[in-house]
Amino acid sequence: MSVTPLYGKIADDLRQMIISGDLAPGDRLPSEREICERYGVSHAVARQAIAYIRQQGLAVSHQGKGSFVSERREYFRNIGSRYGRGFKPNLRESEEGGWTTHVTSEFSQIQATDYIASRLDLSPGEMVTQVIYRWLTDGEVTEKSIQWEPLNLIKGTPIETPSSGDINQPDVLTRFDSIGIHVDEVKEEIRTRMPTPEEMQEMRIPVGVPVFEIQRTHLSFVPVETAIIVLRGDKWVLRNNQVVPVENESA
Amino acid sequence: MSVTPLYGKIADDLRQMIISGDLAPGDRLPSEREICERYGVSHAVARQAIAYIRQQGLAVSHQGKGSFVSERREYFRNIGSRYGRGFKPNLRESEEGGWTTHVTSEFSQIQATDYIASRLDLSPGEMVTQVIYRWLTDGEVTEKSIQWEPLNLIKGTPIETPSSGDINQPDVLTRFDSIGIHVDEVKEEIRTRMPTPEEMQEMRIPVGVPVFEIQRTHLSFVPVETAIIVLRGDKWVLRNNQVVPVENESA
DNA sequence: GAGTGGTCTAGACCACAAC
DNA sequence: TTGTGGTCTAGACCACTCC
Repeated sequence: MSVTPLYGKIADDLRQMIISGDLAPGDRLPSEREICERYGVSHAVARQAIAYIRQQGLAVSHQGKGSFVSERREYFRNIGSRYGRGFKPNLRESEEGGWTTHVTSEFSQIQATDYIASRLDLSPGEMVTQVIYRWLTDGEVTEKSIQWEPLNLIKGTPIETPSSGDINQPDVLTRFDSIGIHVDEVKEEIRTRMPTPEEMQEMRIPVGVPVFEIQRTHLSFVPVETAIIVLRGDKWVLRNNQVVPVENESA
Repeated sequence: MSVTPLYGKIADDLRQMIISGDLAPGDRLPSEREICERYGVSHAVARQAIAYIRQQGLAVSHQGKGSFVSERREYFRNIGSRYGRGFKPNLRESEEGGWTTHVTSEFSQIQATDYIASRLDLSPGEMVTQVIYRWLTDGEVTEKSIQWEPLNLIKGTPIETPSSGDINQPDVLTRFDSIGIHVDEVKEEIRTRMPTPEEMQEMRIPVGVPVFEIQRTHLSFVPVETAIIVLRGDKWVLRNNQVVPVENESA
């Protein structure tokens, strides 16, 4: 054993094949047995080399079939101009990007947990509406979000229940406008992390693929809506385009 | 072997200890030998269980010491209002967040690669300035960026070389203002991915921690600056706060 | 020296996919 | 049936940390 382990050298070879383009996205990597023979190593070492590559997000493995170079689809999601009135959340981006979106939703009314209460500036136990959305992009679940709104704000109004499964559903601002509540601020925090085992299963996320987690709150002086949005990191690109105000004269 | 593998059950136990808070960030996990005895499994299985936990970003391992529950520092970085004149890139956020920043830079002039050329709308081979920044936050490298600018725009001007290592260096807009070029647009694409082995080494990123990759371009009708910014995902939170314009009357 | 994680061997057998 | 990845055993030895 030298400074770099055996599996590291093998992994570097594989990595080089991928980076250089000798192996294109979708191509099959050498099988574990092939690696055993070619390098004269045990099964465990061959597996470890591939595991290392997989962990870097460069490959995925399928039992009975083989390991394959990762493919990365990119859907664009606007951050800057996303929250305006009349903006249909995912439809507009889909139109310009040429992909299809479907959505499913589950609606319920629950008591606010400590976490939800702190996000919405309520007391724990107060009632909130909860909607779980799953967004399918080109047939795959690439986004899951959970949304909460204080029930006392919207109870008995037309927006108490969401327009389920409708890709044309209006944005949050317009929904609240319709009951006389005018959102004046949107706050977002964007994190990245590895998916939980549950998320990996639910969204069929392979090993080595992180997710975006966006925590968003709409406020009309006080919070009126908050959501946690989880996006597959190998599918989505967040785009932030801004026009810079001119200072004095021309540009 | 049943539906869930042995290492999965062990990993679930460990995970539960972490999630529940029985093991706090920084606490030591049971050693591999302890797990072998406690569950009556081989060394490899105990290792696999911990590797699984590590891959989820929940733990880190140190040779000779043990495995420990991950700690997650959070520094906030504004997206929305980041690019204005007079905004000192990291100083202001550092002031409000209570952390310290240092920066090192390497300056050079190189020929544009195909990639750089396409980003800056140049022909491959044209000269560009390249600056590599490394940002240290509370003493750790948490950000690395590479910046390119077309040399023909800035050659012979006071901004040809950057003000190295100065945390107070002005923002891009102000720099270009000073030579009569007025930036009118900023475009950003934000991705998340696993770090490369080189990045893991350079920024001491543990297994199971993804990075943000921000590709940014400043334009004054044509591109005048572009950069790739890599941020440790377990350290940084991107913040996007927006004031919503009122529609008709009050809110 | 004792305890920790890291690497590696040489097997065995299981689960799944394709032919 | 053959080939693929996935799980597991029972060892051995190396590299590092701490006492």
